[in-house]
Amino acid sequence: MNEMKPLTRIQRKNREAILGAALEVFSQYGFRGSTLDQIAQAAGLSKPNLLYYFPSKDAIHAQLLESLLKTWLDPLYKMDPDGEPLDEIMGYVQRKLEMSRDYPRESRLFANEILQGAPRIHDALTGELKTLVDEKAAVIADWSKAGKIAPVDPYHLIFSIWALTQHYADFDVQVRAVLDADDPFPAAGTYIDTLFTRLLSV
Amino acid sequence: MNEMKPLTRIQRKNREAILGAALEVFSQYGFRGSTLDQIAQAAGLSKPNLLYYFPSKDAIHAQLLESLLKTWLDPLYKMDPDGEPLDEIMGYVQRKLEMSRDYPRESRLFANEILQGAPRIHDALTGELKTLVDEKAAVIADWSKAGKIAPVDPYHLIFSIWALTQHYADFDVQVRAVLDADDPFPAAGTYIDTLFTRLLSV
DNA sequence: GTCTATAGTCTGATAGAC
DNA sequence: GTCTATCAGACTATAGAC
Repeated sequence: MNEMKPLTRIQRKNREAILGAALEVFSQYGFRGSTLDQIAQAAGLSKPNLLYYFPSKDAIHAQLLESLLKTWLDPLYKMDPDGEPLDEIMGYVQRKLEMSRDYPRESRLFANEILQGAPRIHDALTGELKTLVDEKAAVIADWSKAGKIAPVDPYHLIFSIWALTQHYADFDVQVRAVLDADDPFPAAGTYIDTLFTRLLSV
Repeated sequence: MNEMKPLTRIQRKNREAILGAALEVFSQYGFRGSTLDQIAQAAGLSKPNLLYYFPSKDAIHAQLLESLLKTWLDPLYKMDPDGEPLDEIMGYVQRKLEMSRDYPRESRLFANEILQGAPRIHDALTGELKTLVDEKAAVIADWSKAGKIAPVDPYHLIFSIWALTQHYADFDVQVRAVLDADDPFPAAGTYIDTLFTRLLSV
């Protein structure tokens, strides 16, 4: 069972085209608001051909979310309990902002899923995500108690890092409408850096 | 033309029921992902009866967005250029957080619209919103130059206030999944207050 | 004003030729 | 593997009885 037949070159290429197109569409309109027609057109395939590579609309979406989760947790996972506290937190902030800059569609896919009540990833939120956050929050709390960083609620610190960095991906349209500048990220990076440095410096 | 006939009591009641139900549904699934069936059921009306009160699905959504915009800009509008700078900014932060707590569905409706590329409110973003933000950013820049608050990028300060406060409405499901506490807002208020006080104090 | 019935379109998924 | 043709159900909106 689960024979793991290797995919041919063309199979891999088409699967990737489909997933890329699906990411584009799902991240904008959410699961219910997206159609196979949109995805097929974006992928340059016919609708039945799409369903040759994936059994259903659900399966495509599930595949995207599954691949996303690892990438999503990685920046926090990399925060080293044995590193220099302020550097570790600021490094996390920077990695997270880079993700918003380089993978905005993934951020919006996630945002859409949460907005809709997280029906497909609620278990991952209370499971893997909560476990990781609890672990890292404990580390941050220790740093606080040891006087390495200012006293701070570690959970809300993490939430604020998520909120600030993801905002530049999820609300990109609004940010650009207000700024009418081309790339908001350089200035955003400087601002966010100052914000957290001031908050955490002892 | 535009006779402005006063609505009967029952008309007003039904229109309100429809708009409330539509807010509930649209804020979760976005425009495309929502159906008149869902809205009609939530409002306790039949689908054709819904379309007796509003000409189309589009019209209901447009009405919601229009009512929202005033409410949405009001907290920033109230920031007084002649007040005490730090108090004015912290007051804005608090009003915005109260909006996330008291009107989370409105926040999610807005988030959904932005995520989808703001097709129906892009003009408002580059128009009314940008105008207001430009005006208030200039005020904040003056406060900075006068040494009343620390030097800060006024635009990204405003973005960060939006991001932080709206996060507790838009990502409510995730916040509660991680915290397993009942009401995140008291602690969030304390944290956010500290964050901006530290950033802006001279 | 509210209902049932239904028109006309879209959507997810399948059948079967090539 | 990819296509055309198509089905069954869901969708927005309208017609018309009451």
